[in-house]
Amino acid sequence: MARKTGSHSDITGPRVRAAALKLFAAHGFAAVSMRQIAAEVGVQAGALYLYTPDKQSLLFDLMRDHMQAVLDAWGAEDKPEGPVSELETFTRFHIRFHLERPEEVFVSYMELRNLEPENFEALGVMRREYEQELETILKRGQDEGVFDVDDIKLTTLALIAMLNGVTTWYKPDGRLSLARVEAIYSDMAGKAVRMPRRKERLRKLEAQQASE
Amino acid sequence: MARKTGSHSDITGPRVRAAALKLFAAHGFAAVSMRQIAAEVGVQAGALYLYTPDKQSLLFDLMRDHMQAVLDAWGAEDKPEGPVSELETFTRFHIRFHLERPEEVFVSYMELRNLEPENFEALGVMRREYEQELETILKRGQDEGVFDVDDIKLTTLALIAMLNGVTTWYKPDGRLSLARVEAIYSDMAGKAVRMPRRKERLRKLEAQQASE
DNA sequence: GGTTGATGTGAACGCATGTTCATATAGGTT
DNA sequence: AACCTATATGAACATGCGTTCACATCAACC
Repeated sequence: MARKTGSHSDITGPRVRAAALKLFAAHGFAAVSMRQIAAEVGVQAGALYLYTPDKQSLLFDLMRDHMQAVLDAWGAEDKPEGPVSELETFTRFHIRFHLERPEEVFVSYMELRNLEPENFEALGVMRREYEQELETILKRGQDEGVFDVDDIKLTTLALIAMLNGVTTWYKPDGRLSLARVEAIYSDMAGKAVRMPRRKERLRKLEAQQASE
Repeated sequence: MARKTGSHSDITGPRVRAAALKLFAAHGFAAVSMRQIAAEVGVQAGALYLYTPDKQSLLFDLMRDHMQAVLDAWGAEDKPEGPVSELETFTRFHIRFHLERPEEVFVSYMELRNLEPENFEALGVMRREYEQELETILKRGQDEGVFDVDDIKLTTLALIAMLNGVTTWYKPDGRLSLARVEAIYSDMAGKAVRMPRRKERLRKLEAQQASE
């Protein structure tokens, strides 16, 4: 049943997380105090401890929930057939998802060093799981001869860094629409790894000769 | 003349900056105290104020000196002719220069939000100046028809983000040599913006017809 | 309608922060 | 040998930190 006061746990809880996210993104974890977060919520600092055991957990929960959301959303995405389409789907998904959550992304990539070792490790596992998705796509494309990638791990990291960079400058009301940004990044990523047609023809020729 | 104690300004000064850089890179500006920096130097906290007016200046000076070093080094670089070679020179320069100064780079890109507005602005000017160098190369390539870039500003930022990403994972004693990393990134950047040969032929044909 | 338990206050805890300053030291200069 | 000054100390300042806790408040339940 709904209460007016005395039972705001279900309201205040999310508000605490929202305030923490906003402030961490704006000023950094270490630069934000519990009292600032409390003020943003409209509550005294002590009340925060009804919703989090400590400041560190507040940060870790935000980051873990975000990474889990990324993984879940990618899992739920429709995957087309073929590495080229898969790569396009991945890059478009990544851009779209990240632009819709700029603060979560910012915090997740900036505050890693403020995590306690145990939490850092847990998040690293999740991040590598996500990177693995892209790596698998690149590997498949390489095997099928449609991608020309020198080093798959390096390329994975380079592409993700490029895609993540979008959050540092994109403004929803800016010059470019989300759809346009999505298309441009997706196109660049595709071109960066795709096998040039010349080289492709050469490869096919070699493969043909080898099988004769 | 050399003193044993009493006159270490020329030694302690650089050591203070080195300690600050190391600690800021490892834990973040806000998370590092003046006492920690002093301890790293082997001095009491008060002594730091013989070398910097305050903590903020310590950060800003590091970042400004780094950006100035980038600009100077790029200015001194031999520039080949033609956008394709220029782009390769730029990407290789960027990777090499940044991998040789991982801590400066890390601090310069992570601590922007801890700068006071005035310092933030000053650094923004320098960063845009550097980005302008790449933007000019892309623009020239676009005009000459050897690059196929949808949006020059966006592409500039995307490429720089990709190149900067290298500092987050590269380890000098790792699997890949600096030269190899340089080559791979440079290659990816080139492919991401280069005009496909098919499209190039088509363009030339159109241009020819238009001039008849 | 009195009791209970969830929700929040506000003061207090010990400790760390950035910065200042009177004081000490030990070199270089005369 | 006496003085000067650059260099460093270490204590002190006011302020803020994360966290705890005795206490208040008030909706929900018996």
